[in-house]
Amino acid sequence: MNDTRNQIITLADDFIRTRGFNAFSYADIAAIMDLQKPAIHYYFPSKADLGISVIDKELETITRNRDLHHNLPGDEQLKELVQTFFASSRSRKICLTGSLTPEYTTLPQRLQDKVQEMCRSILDWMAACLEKGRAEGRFVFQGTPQDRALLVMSGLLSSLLLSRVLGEDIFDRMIGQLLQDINANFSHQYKK
Amino acid sequence: MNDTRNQIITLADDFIRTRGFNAFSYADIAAIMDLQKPAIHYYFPSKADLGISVIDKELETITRNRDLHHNLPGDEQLKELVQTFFASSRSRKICLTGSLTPEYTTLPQRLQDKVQEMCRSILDWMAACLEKGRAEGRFVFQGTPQDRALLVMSGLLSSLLLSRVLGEDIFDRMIGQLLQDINANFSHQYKK
DNA sequence: GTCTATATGTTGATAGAC
DNA sequence: GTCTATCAACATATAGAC
Repeated sequence: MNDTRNQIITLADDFIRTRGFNAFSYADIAAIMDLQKPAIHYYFPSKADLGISVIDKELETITRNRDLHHNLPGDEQLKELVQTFFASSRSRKICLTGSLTPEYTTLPQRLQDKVQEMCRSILDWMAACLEKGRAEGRFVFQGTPQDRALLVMSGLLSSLLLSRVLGEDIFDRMIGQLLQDINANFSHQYKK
Repeated sequence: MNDTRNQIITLADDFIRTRGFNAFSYADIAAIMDLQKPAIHYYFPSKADLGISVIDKELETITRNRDLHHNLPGDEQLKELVQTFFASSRSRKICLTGSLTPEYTTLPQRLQDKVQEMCRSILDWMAACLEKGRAEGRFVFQGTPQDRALLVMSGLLSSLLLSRVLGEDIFDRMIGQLLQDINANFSHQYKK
């Protein structure tokens, strides 16, 4: 149920990751779904509502994955996360953070708040993975897990941006180096 | 001379760094300069032309700075570069790469090509700084200078994106950690 | 070089019928 | 829920006068 609503969210998510929030329209979604624009407005009165729902879906995915993998070692949790970015790179999509933070100042306040919430949530998760993995002796790195999470997030985000411009091998080069920096031993096992 | 033309480029550069390429218009620039829109079209017939000129100006700046600092040690050259990003963070602007690569797929082909050229140029410079600095014993890092340059670029780019969303201290935390990772000793001397 | 006027298309959004 | 019809606002861009 709510199939139409979910399909709209899925398409919007896709557009945000390929074009950005300001570069797609209700008309784009309506055309693909063979609907008229007001049908989209019925589910999402304003574009901000649609953007918020896209992020809410992402937040649910993050929570689900955290719960699902919470008893795995830290490095295996991080590996799961790296795998989703690898898949993203393969389909030439960037992540929501890489797409929405550059446009941040142009977004409605409610959507800015959601973007902030999403950034915090992702960084929290990464920091938890890194802290657990270090305690388990599976990572070696300097500094706090929080600061290291910022650099891991940074590398994942940027690798998607740069691999679209400079070629797919950029992802392997960046993430390989990034993982080596924290002594992770799965540098060549994240492809699936 | 060409003062009007240069002022248009400067304003466009500013808009790209604060809002993104797709989120500003000829009307925005015309309003600030107290001109009408066709006056902007006189200098830049299409918006792609304007975007290309903004990047060309950036490429000139990069070349000038490379030439100006080419006999400095690698770490001091990198420090100059970090300083420009610090200033950018202070004024809540992102870098051209962080602004234009997310919108990459929506840009006209000519502008995409320019973005690619800019990315290569910046990465070349960073790799050269890192290689020189390592040879001089002022940096310590694993891997090729080219791969390390990707991570430095990544950190600088992302720190600007994230500090607008999560607060200014993000910049210090990320860049401090990033510089420590390569054993740079100017971690707390890039502010000016 | 800068203007007025205009073309042409798109945007996010609403009113109201079915 | 989905439609037709419509809106005001804005986009990039051009023609042609001064």
